Amino acid sequence: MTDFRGELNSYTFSPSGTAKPLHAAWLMPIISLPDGSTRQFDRVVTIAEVAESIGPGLAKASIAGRIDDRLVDCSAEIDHDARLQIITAKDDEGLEIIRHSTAHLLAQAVKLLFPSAQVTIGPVITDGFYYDFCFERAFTTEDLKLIETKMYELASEGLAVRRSVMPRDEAVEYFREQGEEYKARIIESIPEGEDLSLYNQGEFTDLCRGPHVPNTSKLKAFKLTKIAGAYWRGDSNNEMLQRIYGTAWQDKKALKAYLHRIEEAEKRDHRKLAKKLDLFHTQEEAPGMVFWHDKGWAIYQVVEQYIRDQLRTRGYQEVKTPQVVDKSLWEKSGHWDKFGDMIFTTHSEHHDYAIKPMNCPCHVQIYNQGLKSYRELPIRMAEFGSCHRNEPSGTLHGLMRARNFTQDDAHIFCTESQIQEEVSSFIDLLFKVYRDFGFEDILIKLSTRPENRVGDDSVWDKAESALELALNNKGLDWDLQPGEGAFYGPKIEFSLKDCLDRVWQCGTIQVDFSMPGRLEASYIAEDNSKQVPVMLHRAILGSLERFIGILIENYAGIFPLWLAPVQIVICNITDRQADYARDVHQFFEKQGIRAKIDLRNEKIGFKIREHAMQKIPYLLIVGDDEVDSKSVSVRTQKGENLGSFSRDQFSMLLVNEIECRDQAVN
RNA sequence: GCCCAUAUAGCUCAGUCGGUAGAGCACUUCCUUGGUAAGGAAGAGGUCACCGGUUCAAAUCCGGUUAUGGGCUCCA
Repeated sequence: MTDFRGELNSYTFSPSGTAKPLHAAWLMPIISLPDGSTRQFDRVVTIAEVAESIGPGLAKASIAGRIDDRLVDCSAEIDHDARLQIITAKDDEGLEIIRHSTAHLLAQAVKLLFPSAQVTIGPVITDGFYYDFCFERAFTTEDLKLIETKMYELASEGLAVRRSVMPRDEAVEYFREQGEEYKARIIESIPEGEDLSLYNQGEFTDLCRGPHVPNTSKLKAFKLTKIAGAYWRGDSNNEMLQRIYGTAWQDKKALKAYLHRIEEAEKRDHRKLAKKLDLFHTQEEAPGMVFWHDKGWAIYQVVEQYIRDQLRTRGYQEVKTPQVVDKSLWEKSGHWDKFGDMIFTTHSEHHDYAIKPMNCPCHVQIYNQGLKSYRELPIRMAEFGSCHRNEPSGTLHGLMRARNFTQDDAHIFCTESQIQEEVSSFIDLLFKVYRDFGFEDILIKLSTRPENRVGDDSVWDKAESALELALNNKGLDWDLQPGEGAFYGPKIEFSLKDCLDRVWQCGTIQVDFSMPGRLEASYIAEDNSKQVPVMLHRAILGSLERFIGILIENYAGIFPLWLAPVQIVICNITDRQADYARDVHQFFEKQGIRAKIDLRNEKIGFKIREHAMQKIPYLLIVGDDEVDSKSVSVRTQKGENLGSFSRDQFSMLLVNEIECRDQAVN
């Protein structure tokens, strides 16, 4: 918020210049400022003039204004009693406007350098903006540098940014004459008869709702970051445009800080850390599939066992189903129709098989063995189910999007009346698990009925409200995604962010009215009638691969003790302590600690450096002193020297620290 | 799948104008037995992703393929 210290008096202000008197004195607008003070003028004034009346510093800093609840340009006139806030670069809205105006600056520079390029849209995004262009050849990184230089040139020229209004049809004509076919098409999609605002700076005019900075000199710190393809109107049937991304900030210092933050974040990339820490690799012969190395697999197993422990005490049964299942089952479930081209297949004798892309139909097969009574419901059937999906090549992304992944999958067969309770306890479990793994920032979305769907609306009503109620009862923040549900039922999605704040869906719970019926699942109800159960698909982690990917980035490879693939390394100082070191190593291995031993003929400083870089939580150093006193000297990953402990003492400390997480489990 | 970029030793990366390859770390051997983030010496290691083309000559130029990275679209 802009600070108006010491400007508390109300008074009438009449600046010299182009006065535009009001028709009647009693119409002189009273302007209330955020600090509670008011000002009154004897004519219609612009926001810039109000800012000037408050002080030259504010006038210089002003980017835009907010009249009542409407964001407007500095040139906007105030012709009624209004609340006014002057927006500067320090306000969030100010920064957004700077980014939006920088997008226009980008378009202006591109048009100057490449007149045949057509402009389309250029919105603000997190930390910056982009602008989509249609151009006959691909922009290069050299072009990007040229464009950026031109942008700084235009900014330093201090071009006034002027708003004007034009009727819709005239605007279509105007842009068509300029050869801006895309702009004309955008305007054509706006309802007829509306007036549109245009913004002009120098030779460049763009259609835009605004507001914008008053002058290009306000744009001081920006950088073009990357070029990418993007479909016109986000539709893959349309032609591909070229999108230029950029970042913009209030000053050079903030820009530099941002670039540094990104650089640091990139170091946490799970694919980079996997190489450094020897966790897993992928190779050309198996794109989208993971070769887990022993350290990565150790993490995987801890995560899997942790989930297994959680489910065991919550009424789940764990099962295992086949990897290769006859195609007919997938046709029956409806998946073949919808996802056939993404299913790996194989053939043997007279069978066409699918490598299973999901576990649900298999779980229904287990459910279908034997008659089920309503008394048995809910049945919660869990599997660490390895699935294969032939994901499009361009979508693969390390562990985050793989072609072979393992779901911590479970299906809850229940009655309609049990949905809400099951959803509620699932959400509790999910939050408990995410907290144990150190996640706080969890995005929740509720996706409701799509146009194409199965099931009566009354059933959808019930299912959607069950999900919504479960979320609201816990006071959770969530976003509604109308129409985004699956054809078989509504769902809740839980997403986490990676090191670059990209969002990945992890947990989910989905109501399914379709599959149990399709696959002939039933139970005998209280009145002895045969009923079809509701099926809840649910996963906490989603895919173990994806979750571990995010886990690696979230911890930057520095795992808490319970997750660390190697928990301690025992290092001797000279050969004399080799036998004792082996004793110590065996001792801790027997305690169930993931321990390694380093007996190499290297200086202790060298060993410490290596294991510190490998993010080992504790290094146990043994020299002659420790041999004599039957102890170990302990150093933490952060470099803190904890001093000497007996083996038993330190073992207890380790077990306590590991159990610290386990206690939270129950 | 689409757009753009990239692919050189186990890893991280140099390689100018086209003249068949370099560094650091890691590895092997030797010396060193050193108390909390790199001790020293020597050696070995590459069909420059793959296939084809241009050229007297290709890591380098051109075309294709594959994979990876960044986006877009998609994601049961």
